Amino acid sequence: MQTWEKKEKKGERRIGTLTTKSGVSNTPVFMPIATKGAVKHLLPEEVGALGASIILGNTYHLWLRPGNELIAKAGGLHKFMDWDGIILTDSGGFQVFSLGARAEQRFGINGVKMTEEGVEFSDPKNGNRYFLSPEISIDIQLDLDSDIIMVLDECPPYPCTREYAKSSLERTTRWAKRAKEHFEKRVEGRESRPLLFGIIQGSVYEDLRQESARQLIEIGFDGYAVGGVAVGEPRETLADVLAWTLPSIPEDKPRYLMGLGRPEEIVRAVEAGVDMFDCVIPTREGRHGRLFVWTDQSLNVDGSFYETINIQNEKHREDFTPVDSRCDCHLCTRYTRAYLRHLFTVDEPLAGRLASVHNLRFYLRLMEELRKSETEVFDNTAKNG
RNA sequence: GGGUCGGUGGUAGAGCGGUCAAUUACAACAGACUGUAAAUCUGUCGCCUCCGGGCUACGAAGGUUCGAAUCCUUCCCGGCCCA
Repeated sequence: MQTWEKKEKKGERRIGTLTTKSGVSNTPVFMPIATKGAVKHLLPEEVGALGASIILGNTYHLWLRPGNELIAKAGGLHKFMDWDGIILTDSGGFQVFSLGARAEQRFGINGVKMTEEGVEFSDPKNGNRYFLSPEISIDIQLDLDSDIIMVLDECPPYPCTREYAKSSLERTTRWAKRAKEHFEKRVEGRESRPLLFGIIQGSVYEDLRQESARQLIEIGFDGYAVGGVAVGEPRETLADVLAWTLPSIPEDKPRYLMGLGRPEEIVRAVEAGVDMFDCVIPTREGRHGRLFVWTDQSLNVDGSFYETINIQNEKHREDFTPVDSRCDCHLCTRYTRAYLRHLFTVDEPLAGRLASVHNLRFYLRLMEELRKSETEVFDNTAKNG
């Protein structure tokens, strides 16, 4: 089944459409994150108005609270949270990594127990033990009525040895196979079915990345994600990992770079042929007072087309200009830096909300630019070097 | 006028003979954040510094002591009570 359709190709950059049961999205696309069923601080209709077509939910978090059965009873996540666009759900694989690492850092023990069958977690909130397997993850995501389902994977930390990366990727493949089989059984006979994506692992090892991609493509998925990136490895390796993995992915399947990234990383990845992105940066950093601002530079891979400001810095105290005069968002068209700084200073919730609106608009507009066929991306690093 | 309690760094408020440039919180200033346990976390926060340390500091001035934010005396200021 063709899930991605080409409109245009510029070098490796792909401009096209992704078709799901809940609608069609233009790509390259940035997907705002709604881990627990809400893009923090924002109404779904606002997220849509900012230009988002797909949002992310998280299997693990929604499973624990409020529970997949409750969401199924509510009529699915779209209806429950009032989002009629596309929903991609992450499998919970990343939580194996992030919660495990956090538990280890805090309590000196890894609160995550992994076996061939699946993975045992502790709920960080109350200590309850849960067991997640590739099959259970699929079942939960089907209950959520997700449009794009991710297989349960293991996201190895960085650094990790070749041996560990190899056995981890092989387990991810075995899990992916089980997930696929279970998924096919579950959706058999349905007239509209969600898409199922596999996740390529292999850490920073070229042959392992290629092997992972090959194995997953052999199983056959509706789309392919590159996972285990931006977990601590040097930033320069991103280009390598993409170069190792993307070429073997069939042209008519979408490619999703999980969890990234900074604007220049997204530009670089789009130039390498990635179609889908998600990242907490715009919303989280917005809530923390960091705002993205366009410069007069055209899009490039070194990041000089934008800068960031910390709105809480004293220099903005009496700055009555907009955060970004080039931006068309609600914050920039109606408020000043001084006002936003004030809101942050006095802990008004509106501060995080306006900052989230602005940063998401920045990211979504970046994608709009990258989708325009006339947009040129300059490589200033090559020019300077 | 008498009695009594108290005056500590931007604020609140610990400390009551040495380990005190002074706990802590807030404020202030800066930084981090990449498939969100994150409206979170970290650092700085008297002055100077060759980052070893040096200097000035707990209302003021004297004093006791090897040593005082801590004890004594006087003064100044504030709260409360009595006249």
